[in-house]
Amino acid sequence: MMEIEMSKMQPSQQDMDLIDILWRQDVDLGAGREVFDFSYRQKEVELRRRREQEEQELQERLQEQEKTLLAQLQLDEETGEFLPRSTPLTHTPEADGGGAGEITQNGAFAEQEADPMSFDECMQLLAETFPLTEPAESAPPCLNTSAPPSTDLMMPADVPAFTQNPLLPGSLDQAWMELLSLPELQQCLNMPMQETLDMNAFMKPSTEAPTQNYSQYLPGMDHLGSAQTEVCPPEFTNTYNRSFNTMVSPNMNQLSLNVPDVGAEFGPEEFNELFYPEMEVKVNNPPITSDGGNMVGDPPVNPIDLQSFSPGDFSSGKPDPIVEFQDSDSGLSLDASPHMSSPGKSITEDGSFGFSDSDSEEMEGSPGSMESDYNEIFPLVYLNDGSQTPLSEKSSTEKQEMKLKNPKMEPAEASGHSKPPFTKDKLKKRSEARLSRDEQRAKALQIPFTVDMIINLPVDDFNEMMSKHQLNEAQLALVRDIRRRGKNKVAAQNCRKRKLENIVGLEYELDSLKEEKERLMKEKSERSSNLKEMKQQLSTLYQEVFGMLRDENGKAFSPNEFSLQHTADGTVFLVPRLKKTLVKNI
DNA sequence: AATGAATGTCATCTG
DNA sequence: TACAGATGACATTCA
Repeated sequence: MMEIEMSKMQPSQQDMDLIDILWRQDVDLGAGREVFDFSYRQKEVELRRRREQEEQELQERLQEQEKTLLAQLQLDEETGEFLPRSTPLTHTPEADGGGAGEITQNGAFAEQEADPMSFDECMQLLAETFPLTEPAESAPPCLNTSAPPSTDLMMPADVPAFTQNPLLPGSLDQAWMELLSLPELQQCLNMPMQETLDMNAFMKPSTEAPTQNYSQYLPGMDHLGSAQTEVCPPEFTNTYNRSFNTMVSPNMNQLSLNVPDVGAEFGPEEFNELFYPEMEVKVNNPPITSDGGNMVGDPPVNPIDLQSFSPGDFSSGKPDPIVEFQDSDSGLSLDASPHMSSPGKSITEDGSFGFSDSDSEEMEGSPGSMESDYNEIFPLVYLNDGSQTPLSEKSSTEKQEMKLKNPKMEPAEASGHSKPPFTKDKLKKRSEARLSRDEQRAKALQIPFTVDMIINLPVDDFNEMMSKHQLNEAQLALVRDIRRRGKNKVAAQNCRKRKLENIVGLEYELDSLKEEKERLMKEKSERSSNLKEMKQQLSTLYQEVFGMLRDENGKAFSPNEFSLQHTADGTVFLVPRLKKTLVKNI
């Protein structure tokens, strides 16, 4: 490039030939000649700046309009409609502030985002710095969707606020790696990307993009759409879909990056996506869950979940338990996997929501662990969920506030671990969460009893308790499973305890028997030696007695011809051996 | 990465 | 026959 520009200053035929050769090489690589046209680039940069300024002004106006609308409207919890507000909006500042905070998840940047003007300043700063690196990346011929997400492109060196962010470009790849290392996320990323890709590609060129994008910075009013007073489900879902799409695939950022007109496309959302893809993963998910404790943690929010969170759900005064279950249980929505991710399918389309053992286990496996992960990531969500407040009793405002507040807790926790996500603490927390897996299930289905009650109550009390509450089929099945599992868990523990006790008892018995055996062997040996000694004494006595005996001639008896025998009464006889045999023979 | 202990869960048996 | 408990077998988690 430098060579080319030098050539422009002193163009000679040779230089022009060289330029031509180089240009042809670049054309082969996909670059157009205008890339190297300095004046062309200058014009383009100026045009882009003007466009960006116009965009900023438009966005400011839209923001003002939305703020005004939000101040005037109030979401009807039952109908999901936005009605004129009778009382002043009290949570708006918090919601707005929380929205900014949740998106940024970074102290330094949060402050900037909290102030719209700061954001504009950022945009301005970006607009000023962007051209420095933009030509090679943004020029039309360079459109390359296969290129890896380049964060350096979006990180001018003169933006200290960004470079100081530990989550940003310097460690962005690392953060992505850590994110992708999550088995749950990996599983979730298995969902077909084509749909989201298509959807995103379709929505990107939309002229409404700026307004939709901007709504992301105003979570409290993102459901308002752009400047309309009525709820606009498509926009609502699109907003989340877009966030989700970008969060799922970093390459999506690249798609939008390489759009020829960077100035027009580089809206706030792109800005956000580029700098905080990871954060959106964590930020955008919790709001999607109607029951924070369970859905929380599931990075992959498939379109169904998004659809289920559309204003249509708000309009239902009595939440369908089925929907509630689907919505509240991360396991199901996650296990729904690819085929369920089609936005065209309704939540209950498969029709099988029964909470049988197998179902509960299916939704268990990985999703269970996801719940645990979510509990780790958003402890407050779990705590809030732990209140067991029925979903229907929670106003959408509360939910939205939960959306806003819960993600905010994440940075605090993340700040403690510069290199999460898998640490010993997490594993420990996970193990703790695993202990109450059934509790999580119970909360997911809004079971109005504690697991302890379900498990430990006597049969009569249990039946009485069950009869006092109207539970749907899924809830009943879950309660039965929880009781069965709980009982069996205790039984298994007792069984193992007994088995160990038996083993210990048998080992003790074995030791006793060994000792007795030793004692008996010792006794046997002693008696054997005693017997031997007695035999020896008997033999000595025999010889002594036999040697004292004399016949009539005073002659000693031959031991070969006679032997001594005694009877029971102690009488001793001298018996001739031959005679003896003869006598016996006789 | 391999391995064993601890634990949870299910299927089946038993009283 | 229904049911709770006991237990073997397998899976999962964790150190």
